[in-house]
Amino acid sequence: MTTIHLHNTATRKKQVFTPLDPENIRMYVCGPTVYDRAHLGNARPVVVFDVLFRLLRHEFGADHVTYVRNFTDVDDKINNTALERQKAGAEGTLEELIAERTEETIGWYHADMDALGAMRPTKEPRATQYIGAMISMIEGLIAKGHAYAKDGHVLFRVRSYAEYGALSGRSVDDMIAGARVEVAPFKEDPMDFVLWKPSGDDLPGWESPWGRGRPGWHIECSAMSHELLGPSFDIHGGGLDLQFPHHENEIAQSCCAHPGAGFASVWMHNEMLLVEGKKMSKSLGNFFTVRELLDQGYAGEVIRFVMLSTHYRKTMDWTEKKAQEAEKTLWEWHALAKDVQPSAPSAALVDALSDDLNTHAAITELHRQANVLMAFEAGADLPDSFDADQAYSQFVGSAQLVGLMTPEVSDWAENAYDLSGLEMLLESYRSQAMQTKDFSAVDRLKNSLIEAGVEVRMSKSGVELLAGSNFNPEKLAGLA
RNA sequence: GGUGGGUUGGCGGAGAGGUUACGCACCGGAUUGCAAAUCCGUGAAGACCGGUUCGAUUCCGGUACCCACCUCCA
Repeated sequence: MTTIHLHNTATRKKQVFTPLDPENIRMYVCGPTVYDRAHLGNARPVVVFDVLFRLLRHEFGADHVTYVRNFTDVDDKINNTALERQKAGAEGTLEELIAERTEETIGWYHADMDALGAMRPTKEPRATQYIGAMISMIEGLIAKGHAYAKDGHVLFRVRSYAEYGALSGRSVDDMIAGARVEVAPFKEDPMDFVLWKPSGDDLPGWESPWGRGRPGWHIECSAMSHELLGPSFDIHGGGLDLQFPHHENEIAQSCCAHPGAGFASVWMHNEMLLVEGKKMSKSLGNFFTVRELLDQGYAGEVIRFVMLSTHYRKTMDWTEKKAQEAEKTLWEWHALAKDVQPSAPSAALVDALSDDLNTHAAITELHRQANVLMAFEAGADLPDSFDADQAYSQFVGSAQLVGLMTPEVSDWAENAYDLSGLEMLLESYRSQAMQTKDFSAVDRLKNSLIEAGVEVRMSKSGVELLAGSNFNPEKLAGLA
């Protein structure tokens, strides 16, 4: 078995991954707040941890990995959307409108992430399904002196947890000195954060020992990870922006509620994303959702390829140029390995991923394999040991380990348009022209095909037509 | 102010203290009716200043610039 190394944010080191229980690897990744379409930045952790999920399944067996990714469906942004709809005259109670909004958003999320070839996690809990677990966790924290109730709020007492700040490398005093913390009258200390807050009649709420209210943002992940994975598990992931305060607060809550359990062994954070060198923002006009990209004609597989071409701990720049290069590469690979059944991935590819998810090295390895196949097709001299069938199937199997060239994402490139009629026509024109030396008809047809985005390959062995990535079937009308 | 990250050839983007990264683009050649595709090959790098070393783009220190987080955010 390959040794997997992962970079642990908590120790700032790359470490050998040793499962707590090889029979059941457990991973928790912070999922989306379901108030709107997922934007491109939301997609990065999905793709990153999907690759990790696939690697772990490959190494430990598909039935021995549990991947939990939550939906945050308690949130003021959702409430606001529902309130706006109600004001605009939408039918139904606020609770119903909220449920409607979260349902539709979850549906979008699934559709968009499916398009990127991301496997569904083993479990996708929703915060609203675990309110009871959150309440009992909060009660436990109060009982141990780690939290206190005041004015309908419950707050976590940051000073009661000596390790607070260890994950993000901050000290409580430094942060207070930064003076960018909200000082609320019900807080003992400015850094204390909300576990529970009161809800007015116009907001969703649940009955609790502290009155009708709703949970703070951080407690849900502590409660759900505990319910579904236990007090200690292997990997906790998310975007780097969650490192503080979200994950810091999760650690404080979970470790105080379950002392000695250890909580997550490895913390992994993906870096943020830029668009054409700039932070994605609505004001710059470079903000877009995954759906918008898909609708513009970028295949989900292309988006995935671009994501994988940068290591997850580096800032990724989404550019039009990269997307086009990715599309071209994938198009060639699909043409190369059409209808090939996958076999086991190459050791080099598994090694690349095992080195802290070096997806870029994995792509380099795929290029290497593709180049061998192209050389083979061109009739190059290859070692006697070369086994073509094996090479093709290993290529596809390798690509599939990173979620490329799977049946789920291959439609865009493999929806074959039947060009065989035109192929035969061009072939006959050409063989005539070989006799007459008049190539005008051949050139006319060839240029029309190129104009329509078809790649024309003519060689001694015959004519081959391949639809290119800019193929436009409408332009073929009348050619045959 | 605090914390963390980055700066590699035309572009993207890795690894490794000493031997070609890789992809795309470019250039030369083969091939082709002309092309395309393919094959062969050339060129091109490591922000700046010091230090360690026989040798550093790779380790250490400093400078400059860029970025992110510290507030909802993947």
